[in-house]
Amino acid sequence: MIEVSKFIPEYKYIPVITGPTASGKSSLALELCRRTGGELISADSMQIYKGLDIGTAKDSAAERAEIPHHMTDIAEPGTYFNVSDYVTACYETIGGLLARGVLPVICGGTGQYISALYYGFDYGRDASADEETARLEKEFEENGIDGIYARLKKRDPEAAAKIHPNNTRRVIRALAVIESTGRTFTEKNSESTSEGPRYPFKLFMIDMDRQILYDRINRRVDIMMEEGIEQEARDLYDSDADKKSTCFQAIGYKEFKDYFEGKSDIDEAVYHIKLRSRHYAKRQLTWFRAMGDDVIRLSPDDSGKNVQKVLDTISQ
RNA sequence: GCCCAGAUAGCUCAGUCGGUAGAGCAGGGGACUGAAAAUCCCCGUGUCACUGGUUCGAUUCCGGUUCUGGGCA
Repeated sequence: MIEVSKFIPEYKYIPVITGPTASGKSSLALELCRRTGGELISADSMQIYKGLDIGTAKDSAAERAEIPHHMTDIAEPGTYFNVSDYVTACYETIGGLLARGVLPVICGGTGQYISALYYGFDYGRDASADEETARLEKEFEENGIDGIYARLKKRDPEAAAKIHPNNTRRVIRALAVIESTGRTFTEKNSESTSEGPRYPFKLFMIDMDRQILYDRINRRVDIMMEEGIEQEARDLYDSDADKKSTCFQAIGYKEFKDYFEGKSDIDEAVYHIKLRSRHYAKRQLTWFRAMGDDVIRLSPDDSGKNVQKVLDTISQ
């Protein structure tokens, strides 16, 4: 564990601001940066990609000019950025900021990225298992999941018990790791936390009444429409980027596909963006709830109390 | 005004040859270690519009009422 106070004497922890989409993470994180002279590091799997601005609710140009933002716009649409890439680049960024005596303020809603940092998952160098994954995917398409799941059950019963056979993506991933590393998925996972977290993080989550959150989400999608999300989605749709790549999973883009292809009208696209966003928010809440007492809850009120609470908590 | 079809879960509807009912969607809960804004799992009691009648028993059959579509005038 690298101590923050060695670089910045007044702070002991790196703050991580999270919460469901549209809960007001950004404005809190920006305010923290202003108060501490810190810089923002995004923990958002879609803000990673260039050109996805309105739909991923990136901070405005003015905000980005005022406070340096890291881990946004670092990958091209059409590429396959993943958690492992994220933590690697993120550690490098954090190290760079601390070396300059600047507090990193991490902000984002991608639970997987946040857990990876917080628990210090070490993804290693040699377990991407890409070839094995591709091979298993082909096998799955041709013969279904049964054979693959049976092999997983045999080689790593513990992992098989935890992964539902219908969750073919995770079944394939687990077996691919086993077949390419020779170790079980369970072993590899437990080894991945052997060194513990790289930095001391404190997690803060903005929580609010579900109905209010959903209203905020619906309203925000309407605003995105006014800001031109449709054109942004069209540009992405018309680009020659690999349509199977990660950024095409982003909410606010894929929902336009049927409309662009004349199969549905725009109201339906908007309805689905709102719906999918609400579902996503719910999953985020489940994720952070599962992190239990590690997460410090903040109310949505913004009279400056949250900023103070975060500062008090991360200070020596 | 007349004729026809409906009225069942928040919504769209299925069903009960008479024994108080179930799908999809919405909604809720959960999982998550290299796609994660992804992927996956679990959760269904509601005056079966109202009101009489027949019946041991009606949401179901019959009559009436109200409402909603559609058609004819």
